[in-house]
Amino acid sequence: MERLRRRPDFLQAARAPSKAQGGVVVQMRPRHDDHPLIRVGFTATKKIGGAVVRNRAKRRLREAARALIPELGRPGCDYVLIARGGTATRAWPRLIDDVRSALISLAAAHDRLPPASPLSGDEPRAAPSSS
RNA sequence: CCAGACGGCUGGGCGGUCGCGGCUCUCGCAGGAGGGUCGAGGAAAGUCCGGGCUCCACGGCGACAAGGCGGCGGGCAACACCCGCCGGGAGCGAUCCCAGGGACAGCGCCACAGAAAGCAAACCGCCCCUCUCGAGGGGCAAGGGUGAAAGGGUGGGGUAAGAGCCCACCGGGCGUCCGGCAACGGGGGCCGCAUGGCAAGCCCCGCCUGGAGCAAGACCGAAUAGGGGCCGCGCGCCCGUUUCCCCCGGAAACGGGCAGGAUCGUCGCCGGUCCGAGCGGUCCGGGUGCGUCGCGAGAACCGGUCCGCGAGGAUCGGUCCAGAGGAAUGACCGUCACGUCUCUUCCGAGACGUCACAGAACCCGGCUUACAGGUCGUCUGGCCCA
Repeated sequence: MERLRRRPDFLQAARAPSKAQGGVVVQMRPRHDDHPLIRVGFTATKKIGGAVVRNRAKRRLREAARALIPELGRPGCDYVLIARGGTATRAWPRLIDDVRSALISLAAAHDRLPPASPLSGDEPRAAPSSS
Protein backbone atom coordinates (compact mmCIF):
# COMPACT_ATOMS: atom_id res chain seq x y z
CA MET A 1 0.00 0.00 0.00
CA GLU A 2 1.34 3.34 -1.05
CA ARG A 3 0.44 6.98 -0.48
CA LEU A 4 -0.99 9.09 -3.27
CA ARG A 5 0.73 12.47 -3.53
CA ARG A 6 0.57 13.83 -7.06
CA ARG A 7 -2.21 16.18 -8.12
CA PRO A 8 -3.03 14.36 -11.42
CA ASP A 9 -3.75 11.17 -9.47
CA PHE A 10 -6.26 13.02 -7.32
CA LEU A 11 -7.92 14.56 -10.36
CA GLN A 12 -8.27 11.13 -11.98
CA ALA A 13 -9.75 9.67 -8.83
CA ALA A 14 -12.26 12.49 -8.61
CA ARG A 15 -13.89 11.28 -11.83
CA ALA A 16 -14.28 7.73 -10.48
CA PRO A 17 -17.18 6.24 -8.50
CA SER A 18 -17.53 7.58 -4.98
CA LYS A 19 -19.53 6.89 -1.85
CA ALA A 20 -20.38 9.30 0.92
CA GLN A 21 -21.00 7.75 4.33
CA GLY A 22 -21.25 9.63 7.61
CA GLY A 23 -17.96 11.40 8.23
CA VAL A 24 -16.16 10.48 5.02
CA VAL A 25 -16.34 10.40 1.24
CA VAL A 26 -14.45 7.55 -0.48
CA GLN A 27 -13.47 7.55 -4.14
CA MET A 28 -12.28 4.37 -5.85
CA ARG A 29 -10.62 4.20 -9.25
CA PRO A 30 -9.32 1.04 -10.98
CA ARG A 31 -6.04 1.87 -12.71
CA HIS A 32 -6.13 -0.93 -15.33
CA ASP A 33 -2.34 -1.12 -15.36
CA ASP A 34 -2.07 -4.81 -14.33
CA HIS A 35 -0.25 -3.90 -11.12
CA PRO A 36 -1.78 -5.17 -7.87
CA LEU A 37 -0.56 -2.19 -5.80
CA ILE A 38 -3.22 -0.31 -3.79
CA ARG A 39 -2.66 3.42 -3.44
CA VAL A 40 -4.50 5.69 -0.98
CA GLY A 41 -4.71 9.47 -0.79
CA PHE A 42 -6.23 11.79 1.79
CA THR A 43 -7.82 15.19 1.34
CA ALA A 44 -9.19 17.77 3.73
CA THR A 45 -10.35 21.16 2.49
CA LYS A 46 -10.27 24.46 4.29
CA LYS A 47 -14.01 24.26 4.55
CA ILE A 48 -13.85 21.88 7.49
CA GLY A 49 -11.49 23.98 9.62
CA GLY A 50 -8.00 25.28 10.25
CA ALA A 51 -4.72 23.42 10.06
CA VAL A 52 -5.27 21.57 13.31
CA VAL A 53 -8.66 20.21 12.32
CA ARG A 54 -7.51 19.25 8.84
CA ASN A 55 -4.39 17.47 10.08
CA ARG A 56 -6.38 15.59 12.72
CA ALA A 57 -8.98 14.51 10.17
CA LYS A 58 -6.29 13.22 7.81
CA ARG A 59 -4.54 11.34 10.63
CA ARG A 60 -7.73 9.60 11.65
CA LEU A 61 -8.54 8.69 8.07
CA ARG A 62 -5.00 7.40 7.62
CA GLU A 63 -5.41 5.19 10.68
CA ALA A 64 -8.77 3.93 9.44
CA ALA A 65 -7.30 3.15 6.02
CA ARG A 66 -4.40 1.30 7.63
CA ALA A 67 -6.85 -0.91 9.48
CA LEU A 68 -9.38 -1.55 6.71
CA ILE A 69 -7.81 -1.27 3.25
CA PRO A 70 -5.74 -4.52 3.40
CA GLU A 71 -8.97 -6.37 4.19
CA LEU A 72 -11.51 -4.57 2.00
CA GLY A 73 -9.50 -2.86 -0.77
CA ARG A 74 -9.36 -4.19 -4.28
CA PRO A 75 -5.89 -4.64 -5.81
CA GLY A 76 -4.90 -2.34 -8.63
CA CYS A 77 -7.08 0.50 -7.41
CA ASP A 78 -6.50 4.03 -6.18
CA TYR A 79 -8.53 5.25 -3.21
CA VAL A 80 -9.04 8.84 -2.07
CA LEU A 81 -10.56 9.49 1.35
CA ILE A 82 -12.05 12.96 1.71
CA ALA A 83 -12.64 14.42 5.16
CA ARG A 84 -16.01 15.99 5.90
CA GLY A 85 -17.22 18.24 8.66
CA GLY A 86 -17.45 15.57 11.34
CA THR A 87 -14.32 13.59 10.55
CA ALA A 88 -12.22 15.09 13.30
CA THR A 89 -14.85 14.85 16.03
CA ARG A 90 -16.87 11.73 15.20
CA ALA A 91 -16.53 8.86 17.68
CA TRP A 92 -13.85 6.46 16.51
CA PRO A 93 -16.06 3.30 16.15
CA ARG A 94 -18.57 5.34 14.14
CA LEU A 95 -15.86 6.61 11.81
CA ILE A 96 -14.53 3.08 11.33
CA ASP A 97 -18.05 1.91 10.46
CA ASP A 98 -18.43 4.74 7.96
CA VAL A 99 -15.23 3.85 6.13
CA ARG A 100 -15.96 0.14 6.29
CA SER A 101 -19.42 0.36 4.76
CA ALA A 102 -18.25 2.78 2.08
CA LEU A 103 -15.45 0.40 1.09
CA ILE A 104 -17.77 -2.60 1.04
CA SER A 105 -20.30 -0.79 -1.10
CA LEU A 106 -17.68 0.35 -3.60
CA ALA A 107 -16.08 -3.09 -3.76
CA ALA A 108 -19.43 -4.68 -4.49
CA ALA A 109 -20.11 -2.27 -7.33
CA HIS A 110 -16.63 -2.91 -8.68
CA ASP A 111 -16.98 -6.71 -8.61
CA ARG A 112 -20.32 -6.59 -10.38
CA LEU A 113 -18.59 -5.38 -13.54
CA PRO A 114 -16.82 -8.16 -15.48
CA PRO A 115 -13.07 -7.59 -15.66
CA ALA A 116 -13.13 -7.83 -19.48
CA SER A 117 -15.75 -5.09 -19.73
CA PRO A 118 -15.78 -2.93 -22.85
CA LEU A 119 -14.92 0.14 -20.79
CA SER A 120 -11.46 -1.16 -20.10
CA GLY A 121 -10.54 1.64 -22.47
CA ASP A 122 -9.20 4.62 -20.58
CA GLU A 123 -12.49 6.57 -20.58
CA PRO A 124 -14.40 5.76 -17.40
CA ARG A 125 -18.03 6.15 -18.34
CA ALA A 126 -20.20 8.49 -16.35
CA ALA A 127 -19.92 7.29 -12.80
CA PRO A 128 -22.92 5.46 -11.36
CA SER A 129 -24.36 8.51 -9.69
CA SER A 130 -22.19 9.40 -6.75
CA SER A 131 -24.94 11.15 -4.77
C1' C B 1 -13.74 35.51 55.22
C1' C B 2 -15.64 38.80 51.25
C1' A B 3 -14.62 42.18 47.22
C1' G B 4 -10.69 43.78 44.14
C1' A B 5 -5.64 45.12 41.70
C1' C B 6 -1.15 43.26 39.58
C1' G B 7 2.43 39.58 38.12
C1' G B 8 3.79 34.42 37.27
C1' C B 9 3.23 29.05 36.27
C1' U B 10 0.46 25.05 34.06
C1' G B 11 -2.27 23.53 29.61
C1' G B 12 -3.39 16.12 32.41
C1' G B 13 0.65 12.25 34.75
C1' C B 14 2.51 7.07 34.39
C1' G B 15 2.54 2.27 31.85
C1' G B 16 1.33 -0.85 27.57
C1' U B 17 -0.18 -2.55 22.17
C1' C B 18 -0.34 -1.15 16.94
C1' G B 19 1.35 2.84 13.57
C1' C B 20 4.24 7.80 11.58
C1' G B 21 8.88 11.42 10.47
C1' G B 22 14.42 12.49 11.04
C1' C B 23 19.25 10.59 12.43
C1' U B 24 22.14 6.35 13.47
C1' C B 25 23.81 1.03 14.03
C1' U B 26 23.36 -4.14 12.38
C1' C B 27 21.79 -7.67 8.58
C1' G B 28 20.76 -8.09 3.26
C1' C B 29 22.98 -8.08 -3.98
C1' A B 30 18.50 -5.36 -3.65
C1' G B 31 13.33 -4.10 -2.53
C1' G B 32 13.71 -4.04 2.65
C1' A B 33 13.91 -5.98 7.91
C1' G B 34 15.35 -5.31 13.03
C1' G B 35 17.52 -2.29 17.17
C1' G B 36 18.70 2.56 19.44
C1' U B 37 17.58 7.70 19.88
C1' C B 38 15.00 12.34 19.14
C1' G B 39 10.26 14.32 17.47
C1' A B 40 5.50 21.13 17.96
C1' G B 41 3.57 26.02 21.00
C1' G B 42 2.91 29.79 24.68
C1' A B 43 1.05 31.71 21.52
C1' A B 44 4.13 27.44 16.58
C1' A B 45 -1.11 32.22 14.77
C1' G B 46 -1.63 37.49 12.63
C1' U B 47 2.83 38.73 9.49
C1' C B 48 2.72 44.49 12.57
C1' C B 49 7.93 46.30 13.95
C1' G B 50 13.44 45.33 14.90
C1' G B 51 17.73 42.28 13.47
C1' G B 52 20.82 38.01 11.58
C1' C B 53 21.58 35.67 6.71
C1' U B 54 21.47 36.04 1.04
C1' C B 55 21.52 38.49 -3.66
C1' C B 56 21.23 43.22 -6.29
C1' A B 57 22.73 48.49 -6.26
C1' C B 58 27.18 50.08 -4.18
C1' G B 59 31.48 57.20 -4.99
C1' G B 60 31.45 62.25 -2.58
C1' C B 61 29.03 67.08 -1.30
C1' G B 62 24.57 70.15 -1.07
C1' A B 63 19.32 70.60 -1.57
C1' C B 64 14.78 67.89 -2.10
C1' A B 65 11.30 63.86 -2.10
C1' A B 66 9.20 59.45 0.45
C1' G B 67 8.47 56.64 4.95
C1' G B 68 8.98 56.18 10.22
C1' C B 69 9.75 57.91 15.30
C1' G B 70 8.46 61.94 19.32
C1' G B 71 8.42 63.61 27.92
C1' C B 72 13.46 62.33 30.41
C1' G B 73 17.19 58.76 31.78
C1' G B 74 18.65 53.74 31.26
C1' G B 75 18.62 48.46 29.05
C1' C B 76 19.44 46.02 24.37
C1' A B 77 22.64 43.67 18.44
C1' A B 78 18.40 46.74 17.35
C1' C B 79 13.41 48.46 17.86
C1' A B 80 7.65 51.35 17.46
C1' C B 81 10.07 46.68 22.71
C1' C B 82 11.37 46.58 28.11
C1' C B 83 12.68 49.07 32.99
C1' G B 84 12.86 53.35 36.20
C1' C B 85 11.34 58.32 36.74
C1' C B 86 8.56 63.01 35.43
C1' G B 87 3.92 65.49 33.90
C1' G B 88 -1.52 65.07 33.07
C1' G B 89 -6.18 62.22 33.96
C1' A B 90 -9.39 58.22 36.70
C1' G B 91 -10.08 55.60 41.41
C1' C B 92 -11.22 55.60 48.96
C1' G B 93 -6.95 52.54 47.63
C1' A B 94 -3.68 48.66 45.52
C1' U B 95 -3.34 50.36 40.67
C1' C B 96 -4.67 51.75 35.71
C1' C B 97 -4.75 55.06 31.22
C1' C B 98 -2.08 58.92 27.94
C1' A B 99 0.52 59.69 19.20
C1' G B 100 3.08 63.08 26.14
C1' G B 101 7.58 68.08 20.67
C1' G B 102 5.50 72.94 18.40
C1' A B 103 -1.00 76.50 18.00
C1' C B 104 3.07 84.57 18.59
C1' A B 105 5.89 80.26 10.95
C1' G B 106 1.61 79.73 7.88
C1' C B 107 -3.08 77.59 5.79
C1' G B 108 -7.51 75.19 7.32
C1' C B 109 -11.57 73.46 10.61
C1' C B 110 -14.74 74.19 15.17
C1' A B 111 -21.02 70.13 13.49
C1' C B 112 -25.90 70.97 16.29
C1' A B 113 -27.45 74.69 19.46
C1' G B 114 -26.59 79.74 20.27
C1' A B 115 -26.97 86.89 19.53
C1' A B 116 -21.92 85.69 18.98
C1' A B 117 -16.87 80.14 17.76
C1' G B 118 -11.77 84.15 17.14
C1' C B 119 -12.27 89.62 16.48
C1' A B 120 -14.40 90.97 19.13
C1' A B 121 -19.36 91.59 19.21
C1' A B 122 -24.49 92.07 22.10
C1' C B 123 -30.36 88.11 21.82
C1' C B 124 -33.06 88.41 26.48
C1' G B 125 -31.49 92.04 29.70
C1' C B 126 -29.41 96.13 33.48
C1' C B 127 -28.60 101.62 34.02
C1' C B 128 -28.99 107.01 32.50
C1' C B 129 -31.28 110.88 29.41
C1' U B 130 -35.27 112.65 26.05
C1' C B 131 -40.10 112.84 24.49
C1' U B 132 -45.32 112.10 21.11
C1' C B 133 -45.66 106.49 26.92
C1' G B 134 -43.50 102.98 23.75
C1' A B 135 -40.16 104.54 20.96
C1' G B 136 -35.26 107.22 20.27
C1' G B 137 -30.10 108.28 21.93
C1' G B 138 -26.14 106.72 25.10
C1' G B 139 -23.50 103.56 28.85
C1' C B 140 -22.53 98.17 30.54
C1' A B 141 -21.11 92.95 29.95
C1' A B 142 -22.42 91.37 36.20
C1' G B 143 -27.27 88.01 35.50
C1' G B 144 -30.30 84.47 31.87
C1' G B 145 -30.06 80.92 28.05
C1' U B 146 -26.94 77.56 24.14
C1' G B 147 -22.73 74.61 23.74
C1' A B 148 -17.31 70.10 24.16
C1' A B 149 -15.55 75.11 24.48
C1' A B 150 -18.31 82.04 25.55
C1' G B 151 -12.39 86.12 26.73
C1' G B 152 -9.34 84.00 34.07
C1' G B 153 -12.27 81.94 39.15
C1' U B 154 -14.33 83.07 44.30
C1' G B 155 -15.28 86.89 47.80
C1' G B 156 -15.19 92.08 48.97
C1' G B 157 -14.82 97.29 47.69
C1' G B 158 -16.58 100.45 44.01
C1' U B 159 -20.53 102.37 40.52
C1' A B 160 -26.25 105.34 37.66
C1' A B 161 -25.57 100.18 36.26
C1' G B 162 -21.15 97.74 35.59
C1' A B 163 -16.18 96.21 34.53
C1' G B 164 -8.91 93.65 37.23
C1' C B 165 -11.62 99.64 37.75
C1' C B 166 -9.25 98.52 42.91
C1' C B 167 -8.00 94.68 46.95
C1' A B 168 -7.25 89.42 49.15
C1' C B 169 -6.68 84.28 47.88
C1' C B 170 -6.42 80.73 43.82
C1' G B 171 -4.98 80.39 38.61
C1' G B 172 -1.64 82.47 34.61
C1' G B 173 2.77 84.91 32.34
C1' C B 174 8.02 86.74 32.73
C1' G B 175 12.83 86.93 35.08
C1' U B 176 15.69 85.01 39.33
C1' C B 177 17.54 81.48 43.18
C1' C B 178 17.77 76.35 44.94
C1' G B 179 17.40 70.82 44.09
C1' G B 180 17.88 67.09 40.11
C1' C B 181 22.39 63.95 34.79
C1' A B 182 17.57 65.30 32.73
C1' A B 183 12.22 65.53 31.98
C1' C B 184 10.78 68.49 35.96
C1' G B 185 9.89 70.20 41.01
C1' G B 186 10.17 73.96 45.01
C1' G B 187 10.97 79.09 47.08
C1' G B 188 10.91 84.25 46.43
C1' G B 189 10.15 88.71 43.10
C1' C B 190 7.60 91.42 39.29
C1' C B 191 3.20 91.97 35.88
C1' G B 192 -3.93 93.13 36.80
C1' C B 193 -3.13 89.64 33.25
C1' A B 194 -8.02 89.37 26.02
C1' U B 195 -4.85 87.65 22.80
C1' G B 196 -9.61 79.66 22.92
C1' G B 197 -9.42 74.43 21.01
C1' C B 198 -7.91 70.74 17.05
C1' A B 199 -1.22 69.22 14.94
C1' A B 200 -5.03 61.49 15.01
C1' G B 201 -6.47 67.95 8.68
C1' C B 202 -2.13 70.02 6.16
C1' C B 203 2.19 71.67 8.30
C1' C B 204 6.89 73.19 11.22
C1' C B 205 11.11 71.31 14.30
C1' G B 206 14.51 67.38 15.83
C1' C B 207 16.24 62.35 14.98
C1' C B 208 16.45 57.71 11.93
C1' U B 209 16.18 55.10 7.12
C1' G B 210 19.31 51.72 0.05
C1' G B 211 16.01 47.62 -2.52
C1' A B 212 14.18 42.76 -2.54
C1' G B 213 13.52 38.41 0.02
C1' C B 214 15.02 31.11 1.69
C1' A B 215 10.36 30.49 -4.50
C1' A B 216 16.81 34.65 -1.08
C1' G B 217 20.96 32.40 -3.03
C1' A B 218 24.96 28.55 -4.21
C1' C B 219 26.80 23.91 -6.43
C1' C B 220 26.33 19.64 -9.83
C1' G B 221 23.95 17.91 -14.16
C1' A B 222 20.99 18.30 -18.83
C1' A B 223 20.24 21.15 -23.29
C1' U B 224 17.46 19.95 -29.97
C1' A B 225 17.79 26.47 -27.12
C1' G B 226 21.06 30.74 -27.27
C1' G B 227 15.19 33.09 -31.25
C1' G B 228 11.24 36.56 -32.25
C1' G B 229 7.52 40.86 -31.61
C1' C B 230 6.84 45.88 -29.74
C1' C B 231 8.66 50.55 -27.48
C1' G B 232 12.61 54.35 -26.35
C1' C B 233 17.33 56.52 -27.60
C1' G B 234 20.85 55.95 -31.46
C1' C B 235 23.09 54.29 -36.10
C1' G B 236 28.32 60.62 -35.32
C1' C B 237 33.23 63.21 -35.74
C1' C B 238 38.71 63.11 -35.70
C1' C B 239 43.57 60.49 -35.94
C1' G B 240 46.63 56.13 -37.09
C1' U B 241 47.55 51.16 -39.40
C1' U B 242 46.14 47.34 -42.91
C1' U B 243 43.30 45.60 -47.16
C1' C B 244 40.45 46.56 -51.76
C1' C B 245 39.24 49.53 -56.43
C1' C B 246 44.41 51.90 -61.99
C1' C B 247 44.64 57.06 -59.65
C1' C B 248 41.72 61.21 -57.27
C1' G B 249 38.55 59.92 -53.90
C1' G B 250 36.07 56.31 -51.27
C1' A B 251 34.75 51.71 -48.58
C1' A B 252 35.69 47.94 -44.86
C1' A B 253 38.29 45.96 -40.54
C1' C B 254 41.26 46.96 -36.18
C1' G B 255 43.26 50.41 -32.45
C1' G B 256 43.01 55.26 -29.97
C1' G B 257 40.55 59.94 -28.82
C1' C B 258 36.19 63.33 -28.61
C1' A B 259 31.11 64.42 -28.60
C1' G B 260 26.80 61.46 -27.25
C1' G B 261 23.74 57.81 -24.62
C1' A B 262 22.55 54.49 -20.27
C1' U B 263 23.02 53.79 -14.91
C1' C B 264 23.99 55.06 -9.50
C1' G B 265 15.70 57.62 -5.65
C1' U B 266 15.20 63.14 -7.86
C1' C B 267 17.94 67.81 -9.10
C1' G B 268 22.88 70.44 -9.37
C1' C B 269 28.39 69.96 -9.35
C1' C B 270 32.60 66.78 -9.35
C1' G B 271 33.28 61.37 -10.12
C1' G B 272 32.85 55.99 -11.37
C1' U B 273 31.06 51.94 -14.55
C1' C B 274 29.03 50.33 -19.17
C1' C B 275 27.68 51.07 -24.51
C1' G B 276 29.61 52.95 -28.76
C1' A B 277 26.25 50.32 -33.54
C1' G B 278 24.01 48.85 -30.71
C1' C B 279 22.06 49.56 -25.76
C1' G B 280 17.96 49.56 -22.41
C1' G B 281 12.88 48.13 -21.21
C1' U B 282 8.80 44.87 -21.92
C1' C B 283 6.14 40.66 -23.87
C1' C B 284 6.00 35.84 -26.36
C1' G B 285 8.29 31.17 -27.54
C1' G B 286 12.05 26.99 -26.61
C1' G B 287 15.30 24.25 -22.95
C1' U B 288 16.01 23.38 -17.77
C1' G B 289 12.84 23.66 -13.66
C1' C B 290 16.00 17.10 -11.14
C1' G B 291 19.32 16.37 -7.07
C1' U B 292 22.44 18.48 -3.20
C1' C B 293 23.61 22.59 -0.07
C1' G B 294 21.51 26.84 2.42
C1' C B 295 19.17 23.90 7.28
C1' G B 296 20.17 24.86 12.86
C1' A B 297 25.75 25.06 18.79
C1' G B 298 23.07 29.83 19.50
C1' A B 299 22.10 37.62 20.89
C1' A B 300 20.41 29.00 22.87
C1' C B 301 18.49 26.53 27.40
C1' C B 302 19.00 25.01 32.83
C1' G B 303 21.20 25.99 37.69
C1' G B 304 24.51 28.82 41.12
C1' U B 305 27.27 33.38 42.67
C1' C B 306 28.07 38.68 42.28
C1' C B 307 26.44 43.84 40.63
C1' G B 308 21.82 46.74 39.77
C1' C B 309 15.36 49.60 42.67
C1' G B 310 14.49 47.27 37.85
C1' A B 311 14.88 46.03 32.60
C1' G B 312 19.41 43.68 32.55
C1' G B 313 24.81 42.70 32.93
C1' A B 314 29.24 39.81 34.46
C1' U B 315 31.01 35.06 35.68
C1' C B 316 31.14 29.68 36.85
C1' G B 317 29.15 24.77 36.00
C1' G B 318 26.03 21.66 33.08
C1' U B 319 22.97 20.25 28.52
C1' C B 320 22.51 19.36 22.90
C1' C B 321 17.10 20.42 22.21
C1' A B 322 12.32 18.78 15.73
C1' G B 323 13.68 19.85 11.20
C1' A B 324 11.89 17.36 6.33
C1' G B 325 8.71 16.45 0.47
C1' G B 326 2.52 20.12 0.88
C1' A B 327 4.64 18.71 5.32
C1' A B 328 5.72 13.36 10.47
C1' U B 329 2.51 13.10 16.84
C1' G B 330 -2.71 9.07 15.45
C1' A B 331 -6.00 4.84 17.35
C1' C B 332 -6.98 1.83 21.54
C1' C B 333 -6.39 -0.18 26.66
C1' G B 334 -5.08 0.02 31.99
C1' U B 335 -4.20 3.11 36.16
C1' C B 336 -3.80 7.73 38.89
C1' A B 337 -5.52 12.77 39.21
C1' C B 338 -9.51 16.27 38.27
C1' G B 339 -14.77 17.73 37.29
C1' U B 340 -20.17 16.54 37.23
C1' C B 341 -24.16 13.31 38.66
C1' U B 342 -26.42 9.13 41.54
C1' C B 343 -26.51 5.93 45.99
C1' U B 344 -24.79 5.94 51.17
C1' U B 345 -25.03 8.04 58.43
C1' C B 346 -19.74 7.85 57.55
C1' C B 347 -15.94 4.91 55.24
C1' G B 348 -16.88 4.38 50.30
C1' A B 349 -19.14 2.54 45.51
C1' G B 350 -20.82 3.38 40.47
C1' A B 351 -21.60 6.08 35.76
C1' C B 352 -20.01 9.82 32.37
C1' G B 353 -16.38 13.34 30.71
C1' U B 354 -11.07 15.35 30.36
C1' C B 355 -12.69 19.97 26.66
C1' A B 356 -9.58 25.99 25.64
C1' C B 357 -6.90 28.56 21.70
C1' A B 358 -4.45 26.06 18.35
C1' G B 359 0.34 22.59 14.30
C1' A B 360 7.15 24.59 13.28
C1' A B 361 8.31 25.55 7.11
C1' C B 362 15.42 30.03 7.12
C1' C B 363 16.37 31.67 12.21
C1' C B 364 16.21 35.02 16.46
C1' G B 365 14.20 39.64 19.75
C1' G B 366 9.46 42.00 20.47
C1' C B 367 4.27 43.52 19.71
C1' U B 368 -0.81 42.20 18.88
C1' U B 369 -4.70 38.77 18.93
C1' A B 370 -7.10 33.80 20.73
C1' C B 371 -7.42 30.73 25.19
C1' A B 372 -11.88 25.73 29.00
C1' G B 373 -9.95 24.63 33.46
C1' G B 374 -6.31 24.57 37.42
C1' U B 375 -2.62 26.90 40.53
C1' C B 376 1.00 30.29 43.10
C1' G B 377 2.79 34.96 44.90
C1' U B 378 2.52 40.26 46.20
C1' C B 379 -0.64 44.21 47.38
C1' U B 380 -5.41 47.23 48.38
C1' G B 381 -10.36 48.09 50.66
C1' G B 382 -14.02 46.11 54.11
C1' C B 383 -15.77 42.79 58.15
C1' C B 384 -14.71 39.40 62.35
C1' C B 385 -11.34 37.44 66.24
C1' A B 386 -6.89 38.08 69.40
